[in-house]
Amino acid sequence: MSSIRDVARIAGVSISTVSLTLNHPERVSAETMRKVAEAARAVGYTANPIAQSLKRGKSRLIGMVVADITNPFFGKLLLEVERCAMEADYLVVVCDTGGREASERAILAHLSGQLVSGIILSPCGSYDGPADHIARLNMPFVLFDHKLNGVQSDFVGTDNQLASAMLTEHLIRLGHSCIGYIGGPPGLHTAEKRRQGFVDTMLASGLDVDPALIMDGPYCGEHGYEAAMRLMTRRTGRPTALLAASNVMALGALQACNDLTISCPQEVSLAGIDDVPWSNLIRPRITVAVQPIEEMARKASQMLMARIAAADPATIPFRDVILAPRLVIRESTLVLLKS
Amino acid sequence: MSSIRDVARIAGVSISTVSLTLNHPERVSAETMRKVAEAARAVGYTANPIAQSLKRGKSRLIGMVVADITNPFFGKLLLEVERCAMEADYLVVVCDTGGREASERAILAHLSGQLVSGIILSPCGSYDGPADHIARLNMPFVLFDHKLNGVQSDFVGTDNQLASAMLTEHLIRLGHSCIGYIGGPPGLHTAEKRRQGFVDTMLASGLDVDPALIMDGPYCGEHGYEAAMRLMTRRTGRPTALLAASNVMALGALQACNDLTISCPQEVSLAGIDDVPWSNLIRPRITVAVQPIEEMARKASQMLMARIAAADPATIPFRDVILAPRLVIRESTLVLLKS
DNA sequence: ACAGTTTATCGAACCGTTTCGACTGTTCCG
DNA sequence: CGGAACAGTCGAAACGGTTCGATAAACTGT
Repeated sequence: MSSIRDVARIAGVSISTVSLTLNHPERVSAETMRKVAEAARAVGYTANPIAQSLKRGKSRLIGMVVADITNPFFGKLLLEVERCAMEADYLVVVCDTGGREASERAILAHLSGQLVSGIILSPCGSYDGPADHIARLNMPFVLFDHKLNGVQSDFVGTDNQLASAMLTEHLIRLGHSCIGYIGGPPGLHTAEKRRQGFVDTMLASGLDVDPALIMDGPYCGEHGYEAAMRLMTRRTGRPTALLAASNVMALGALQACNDLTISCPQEVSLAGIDDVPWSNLIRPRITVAVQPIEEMARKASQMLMARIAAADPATIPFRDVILAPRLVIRESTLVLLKS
Repeated sequence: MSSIRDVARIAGVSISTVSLTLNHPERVSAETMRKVAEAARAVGYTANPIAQSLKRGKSRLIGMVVADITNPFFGKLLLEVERCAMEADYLVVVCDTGGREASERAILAHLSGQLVSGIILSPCGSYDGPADHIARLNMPFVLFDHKLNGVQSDFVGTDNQLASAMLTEHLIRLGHSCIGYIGGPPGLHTAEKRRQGFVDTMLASGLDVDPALIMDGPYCGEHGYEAAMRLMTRRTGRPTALLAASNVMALGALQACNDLTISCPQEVSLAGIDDVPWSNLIRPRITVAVQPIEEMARKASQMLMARIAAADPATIPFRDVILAPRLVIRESTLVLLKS
């Protein structure tokens, strides 16, 4: 690889002039400009980003830390973040915590080891839990999807409460009053908000909420399956509708219904939060509240980039960007048939 | 951040001794060892990876370049590669080419500029096409999934020909003789092999292959949909079975059948290469040849790491690792009913 | 014509490491 | 007992850039 020295030699100017030409073109004469440009082209010069990083104290890398990269939600996030980063000449380092807080700690330590200049983080710890390792992350970062209580930061997420409220309202208007709720892990920001949206909407409609019909657990297909199994095998008060707080849990629930030969939507309506890929191929197609993931990703990237670019990142006030989900009604929800 | 200077000062030794202690402990005395370790702990020293990269000419980063990261096949690849990398204290930079060769070029240039020490690349160019930008990549890399003709390198992939041969054999044994083949882009390594597996198996069974029943095109759901539409709306010689060369094309084909209210598997059998996530929730569940993605990922990582670690990477002979797919028979394929 | 200002360029220091060759002081062996 | 071999440590030169302060030349206005 050719270095700035080669360019300087060929152009017949000093090294500093070459650097000046490349970084502050307005401060050199037209003649020098031309000579340097020509020499650079002649030797095929491109500045070494590592050397620049060393001098400037930060790299052109941003980190993205998520709980499960095989989840298409995060897949799309990555796709869009990477596109934005690429445009700004950044590269994206992806790390998967597997939802384990210990991994998260290790990974963040690793990333902040001077390597990346900013991080998009979808944390796996609970809303109120200790988050010291995040709070004292000494670099720009934006929290994604899950907000954290004790952490001052930018945040991009969906209006989770609205998402479940929309779906609950939809089910209620179809005549359902006995609705089973398959929720996420207690303590997690999104899980709490989603449960709250469900409960509030039920109460606001004058329906009461049976705690036995609320099944919290991890955001995974197995939990969805198990929770639906428990709910749909109740002797008395079997729900006529199920609301799952995540896409994979909804799929798990559907599988449970299939295995019990309880037909959806005839015998039970099913709705979930967040879409699944090829959702139009899974029968019945599931009614969902979809998160505007592309827009969320773009927002998060922009906010991170802005903070990175800022002379003094600390001066930018922290912002919460909460985007509204979209209700997509499909065949898995049906008017309750009087029996 | 504390630098090596601080450690040297506190430990009362020279900078070079500190560096020596950290990188070649066997070459310093026990006493020095102790002093340096203590000083390092006292100031919380960790070596600056950027400076190391600059000096060593390579970083502790590996690149992974794929055509579509939202494809769960690559999602799983990433997950496993990242795990292997993390173990060896490497970080993974992920780039998505979107299947565009121009992007691929730009990204590879970008990555080698950032001094990644190695790349796992699933190229999007055709098997025989020009691949100069890859061939002259001046660093360890392993090709994944798609082999390239003019490029000397390690390669990890599935036995694509076997995959389609297995499925074709399965369909033939069920009594099908008129099979529509939905293939990938001509020229692409995997697409060619898969088509060949189909054609060879047909011929070997004494069946003839009607070129009109072979539909090549991009590896995407839309192509699967369109190809199935064309095949299933034929006036004469409508296929009794469809074989799709990729998971998303199989889903597209299924959707087409659904839209035509041609029931699968009663009226047409369907099989595809590579599994889809939550495959047990899509009805009918599709018969597939699954690629052992975790094992492929692990192999690729190991080979890359070995080459990176080698004193002289060029001396390691290039290897092709071809893993066998597994046939998973589900409900989408059925014995041909005589009409 | 001269001090004062502006403009264009340069040398040198620096970012935080690694590494090579040189310099000590011991130990070994004939 | 003297020189060779060796272990342990160090200074200095890289790696490839950026940037500050100095310098010289070219302009201002009076």
